[in-house]
Amino acid sequence: MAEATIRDVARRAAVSVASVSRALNGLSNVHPDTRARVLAAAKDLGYVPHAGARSLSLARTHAIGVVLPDLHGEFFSELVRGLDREASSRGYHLLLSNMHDARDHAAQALRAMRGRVDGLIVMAPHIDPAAVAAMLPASLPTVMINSPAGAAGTALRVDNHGGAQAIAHHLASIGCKRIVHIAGPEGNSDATERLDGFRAALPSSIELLVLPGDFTEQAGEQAVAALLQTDVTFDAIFAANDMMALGALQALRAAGRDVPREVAVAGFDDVPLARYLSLTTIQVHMTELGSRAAARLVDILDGRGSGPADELIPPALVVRGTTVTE
Amino acid sequence: MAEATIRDVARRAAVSVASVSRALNGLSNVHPDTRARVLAAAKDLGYVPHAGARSLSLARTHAIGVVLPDLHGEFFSELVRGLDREASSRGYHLLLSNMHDARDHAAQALRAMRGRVDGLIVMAPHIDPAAVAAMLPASLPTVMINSPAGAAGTALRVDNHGGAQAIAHHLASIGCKRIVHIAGPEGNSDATERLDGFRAALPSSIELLVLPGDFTEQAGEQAVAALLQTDVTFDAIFAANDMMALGALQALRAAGRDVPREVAVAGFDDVPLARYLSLTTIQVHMTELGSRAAARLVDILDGRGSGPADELIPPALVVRGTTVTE
DNA sequence: GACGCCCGTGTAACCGGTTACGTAGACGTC
DNA sequence: GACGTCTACGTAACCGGTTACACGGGCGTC
Repeated sequence: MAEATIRDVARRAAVSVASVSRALNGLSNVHPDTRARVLAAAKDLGYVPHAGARSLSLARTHAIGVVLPDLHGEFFSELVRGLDREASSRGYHLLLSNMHDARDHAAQALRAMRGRVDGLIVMAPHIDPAAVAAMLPASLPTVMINSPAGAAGTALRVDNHGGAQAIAHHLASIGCKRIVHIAGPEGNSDATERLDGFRAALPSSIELLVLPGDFTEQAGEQAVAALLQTDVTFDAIFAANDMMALGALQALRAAGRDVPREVAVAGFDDVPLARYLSLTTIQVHMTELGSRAAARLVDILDGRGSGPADELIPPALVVRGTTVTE
Repeated sequence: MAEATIRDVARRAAVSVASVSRALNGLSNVHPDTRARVLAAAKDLGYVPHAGARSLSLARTHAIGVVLPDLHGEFFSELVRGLDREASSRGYHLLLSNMHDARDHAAQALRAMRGRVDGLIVMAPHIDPAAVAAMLPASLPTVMINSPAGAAGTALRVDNHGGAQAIAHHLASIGCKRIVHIAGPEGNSDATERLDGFRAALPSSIELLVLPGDFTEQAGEQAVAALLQTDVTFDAIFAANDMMALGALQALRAAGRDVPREVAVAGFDDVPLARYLSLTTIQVHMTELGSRAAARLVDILDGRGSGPADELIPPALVVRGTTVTE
C-alpha cells in the first residue's frame, strides 16, 4: 500500500538517491549500467515520483490555478476546454477553484493557491480590479480574463464594446427605431461595457429603453413578459447575453409576436443554443479565449514572457433568423 | 517579490517556527500574547502558508484529481460543476486532467497525480477497467464514474440499461414497429449498455436496425441522411445520445419527414438543448452524478469511508415533442 | 611517477512546513 | 527545600524529492 520512495529505489539498486534522481531525470552524467539498474529497480517497485516533493524542491508545480465565478453551461466548459487544451499540451495541470459570491471567500480561494500553482488565471468581472489585485498572493504571475479595465497583470478581454457596436449597427441597418436593452447584473463589467458600446453606436434617431437583468434566461423572459403588459412599443430587443435573449424569445413567442417581423432579437456570446434557435448574436470564442490565456500565462512561467500587454479578443457578428428573415 | 516563509515570521515575532505553526493553526498550547505577536508578524509580512510544503509534511493535499475523457459541452460543465460544488464545500480543490485518446498518455496523466492529490475521480468509459486499475497509482483512493462494470474501487454509474429500457417501452407503447438505433463509439461502455438494455426490452414483434455512430451530431445526421437514400422504412429512431438524435432530427427535417408523426426520435442524456428542441430523452443528472462522486471520495478520504459498494444513478424518462404530439 | 582532468558517484543541505520530544520555569504539596 | 506537574516554548527530525559540492579512481601527459 505504501508507495515506494526514491530511497527505496536507491536501496534496491544499491546506489545513492542522487544517482536515482539523476538516472530517472535523464541527466547525462550517469553510467549506463547504473541507469539500467535504477530503471529496473524503479520498475520492480512500481515507483512513481512524488509530485509534491518534487514541486517543493524545484519551486515549480507545473500547475496553474483557475479561479472562475459561477459560470453556466457552455460558457464554462468552452473556457475550461481552451485552458486545458493549451495547458496540458505544454505540460501544465489545471487547478480549479470557483470563486463564489462572497468577497472574503474569494480572497481565501486565491491565497490557498500559494505553493500549489505556478500562476493564476482569474476571471472576476464582478469584482473591482484593485480589490482583486490586493487579494493576489504576490509573486504569482496572473492573467486576468474579462476583468474590468485597468486590472493588475496581463489581461485578455473580449471586446464587449466593439461587439455591442456591431449589434447596434446591424439593428440600425435593418430599420429598428425603438430598441429595448436587457442589461446584465449591476457592476458586472461585461454587462456595462456592452451597454456602453451599444449606446455609443446608436444613432440619436433611435430610442433606447434599458431594463434590468441578471444574465439568466428567466430574467429575460420576465422582463419581456412584463414589458408586454404595458403599452410601450418596440421593434427590437438586444439582451446583454444569449440566455436572456432566449428568455425574451420565449416571452415573445408566448405572446404571439412574430420574430423577426414584429420584433428583432439579438444576444451576446453565441452559446451553442443560439445556433439552434437561430439567434442573432456576437460570437465570443471562449475556447480561444481560454487557450490564449493559458498560452500567455505559460509563456510567462516558462520565461518566454511577453510583457503585460493586454490583448483584446475581437468578437464577430453572427446574423441569424431572429433579426432577418432567412 | 519573494514570499515570506514561516521562518521569517518566526524571526519577526521573536519566537520559534514551532510556535508560529502552532499559533497559526490554532493549537491550544500557545500563550495568548505569543499568538498575538505571531498573528501581527504574519499580517505585517503578508504571510501565506505554502500549501505544497504543508501537503508534504501532512501527507495531505486537500485536492482531488479529476481525469475525464474529452467531453463535450454541457456534459462536461455539469459534471464538473457537481464535482466542484461538493469538493469545495468540503475543503477540497479539483485538479483537472483530460485523458485524451492515447492509452499511454492516460497512464502518464494518472501517474502524474501521485503526490498532487489525495484521491482520484476517473471517468473512462472507453477503456478496459482492468487496464485502468493497472494504471492507477496504488494507494490513491479512486471513484470511477461510468466505467465498464467490474471496475476497481468504488464506482458510480448511470443506469444506462434501465434508461434504454424505458425508451424501449415508451416507443413500443406509442406503436412503433421498425426502429433504428444509432449506436455510440465501438467499445464505449455507455454506448454498449444502452444498446443492450434497449434490445433486451424490445418486444420481438418490433424490428431493430443498428447503425454505427460516434456520439457526434454529425454522425447522427449523416447516418440518417444515408438511410433516407435507401428504401429502408422506419418509424422511430433511438440515438445513443442526444447530440446524435439532434443530428438525426436535422436530417429528417431536411428531408421533410414529419416528427413525430412519421418518425419518432429519442436520445439519451437530456442535454439542455434537448429541452429547447423538444427531444424525448433520458435525463441523466450530471451535476448530481458529479456531486455524488465527490461526496463519495471525500467520505473515503476523511475516513467516513463507506465501503466500495457501487451506486447506480437512476435516470428518468422525459417525454417531449419528438415522440408524441404536444 | 607526479600531476591534472574528467567521469561517476555519494554526502548532505535544502525547499517550507509539522510535530515528537526535551526542557525551563512557575506553582503546589508535603 | 526537594519533588512532581503543568504550561509554554525551542530544537531538530521528518515528509520526498533535487543538487552543490566533495571525492576516488582511471587515464593521458610530460
